[in-house]
Amino acid sequence: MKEQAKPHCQVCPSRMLGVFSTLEGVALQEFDCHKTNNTYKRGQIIFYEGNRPYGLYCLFSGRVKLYKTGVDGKQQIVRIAGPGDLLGYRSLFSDEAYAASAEVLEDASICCIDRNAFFPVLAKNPQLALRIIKQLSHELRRAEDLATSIAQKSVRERMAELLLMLKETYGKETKKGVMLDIHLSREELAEMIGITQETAIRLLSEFKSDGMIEVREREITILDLKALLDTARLEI
Amino acid sequence: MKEQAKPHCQVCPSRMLGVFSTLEGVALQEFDCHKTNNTYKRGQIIFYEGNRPYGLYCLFSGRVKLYKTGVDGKQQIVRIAGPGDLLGYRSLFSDEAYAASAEVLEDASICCIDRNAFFPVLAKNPQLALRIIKQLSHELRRAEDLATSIAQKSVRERMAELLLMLKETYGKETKKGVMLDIHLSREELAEMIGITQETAIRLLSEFKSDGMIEVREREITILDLKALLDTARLEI
DNA sequence: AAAGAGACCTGACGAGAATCATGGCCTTTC
DNA sequence: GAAAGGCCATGATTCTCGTCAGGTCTCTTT
Repeated sequence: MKEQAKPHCQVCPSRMLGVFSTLEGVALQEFDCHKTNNTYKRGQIIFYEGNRPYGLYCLFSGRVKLYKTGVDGKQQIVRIAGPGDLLGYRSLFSDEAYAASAEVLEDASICCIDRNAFFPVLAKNPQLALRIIKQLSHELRRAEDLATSIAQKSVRERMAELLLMLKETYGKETKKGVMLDIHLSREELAEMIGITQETAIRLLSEFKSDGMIEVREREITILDLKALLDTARLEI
Repeated sequence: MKEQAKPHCQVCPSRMLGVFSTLEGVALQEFDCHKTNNTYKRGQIIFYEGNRPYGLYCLFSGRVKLYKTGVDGKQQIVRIAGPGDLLGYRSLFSDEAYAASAEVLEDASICCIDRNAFFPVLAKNPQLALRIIKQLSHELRRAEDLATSIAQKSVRERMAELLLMLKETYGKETKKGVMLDIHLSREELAEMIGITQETAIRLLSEFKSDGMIEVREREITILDLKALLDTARLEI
């Protein structure tokens, strides 16, 4: 973690990607005056489950995984955040300890806005509140879908579903197919859908020999989208 | 479903239990003018997954389960709503189809506020928005906990956890122990934690012969709280 | 009274996925 | 340059839990 010159919210390109996109002048200056900015390297922890929030993290660049730790130390990834996303806002609202830990997946630059600066801005911007509500609704839906999926589907179906979900956010069209522009370890993939690392490896091998995907190191390319959709048994 | 005389929001005792507790005069009159009230019997469906929302359901009395249906028809209960709770607000905010179906567990009286009446009130009440945000944050946390629990814990642990969770909301102290004042079928219990009806029955029998609970029909009483906590391996 | 439906219960069986174990490869470290 | 550690891969083994099948009991219907 290294503190550095703060970028200005007013001209922040990442801001347009998140819930702060509609904010203007005064509010942004307020943020600028009460924030710090740090850079983090892969593997660094931003906060731990159980800690108390003292500010709002706003991701400028990089990627971060949020995960819960079970009783036996097993991790469950609940979300992957990218530029423009907020971290830890839920705990801030409900004034509870963090329900998940945040770890950097790809080197990141993150602002931390003081909680005392944030709430007044929220109170004066009904549009912002609505955007946050919308965002939360979306995440809630995703979380419930995940629970249902883990409860009802086989590991094979879940892995196919996961690749398709990653495609939505990180898919890049290439000549061969859609490349997933995010580099997760086999274990991290496993932790997103509640399976073991070994099973994840076996499934990727199966998918590969079935010709559905191509795997090079941690780069996965979807070759046969239709087959993958069938495997996932997604109803859309 | 039977339409009847509308109760007034102003004097609604259930209102104080939910997110509308801080609303006053004008807003409540606005709701009164643009709502309908219906009574439903156990088993009736209020809305189906996939339907489009045209209003906001506000539970006056009774209980409702919200569930998702998997590809093979298996149900996953994601929430149980009681007096003061809102139904279908997430879909309203994100302007999507309902992500779950709502079915009445115990005879209910439910108001439906027109969506066009609701949004202006929300825009004028930052406090209301904050309450909704808080509520959503709480539900999101619950959903992620559920996913983690299903992914990592054994069926036995999950069942113990479920009983403890039901205790939080529906527990009533009695001479013997804490009685769960909600009557769910074995199948419904199973659907809350992603197990089969048979397994749920077996687990309840086990818990009973272990002396942790007493079961009479659908009424469950927790006799040995400590043992149940151990079984759930909850870290609190 | 018979018949049917629905909730609850129990036993046998087996598939699916976790667990355990081992080895290879690559990078880092001293 | 050897040792150590992390990630990936694969085989062997174990065991949890779902599936199937049958049975009782109660309540409703005819």
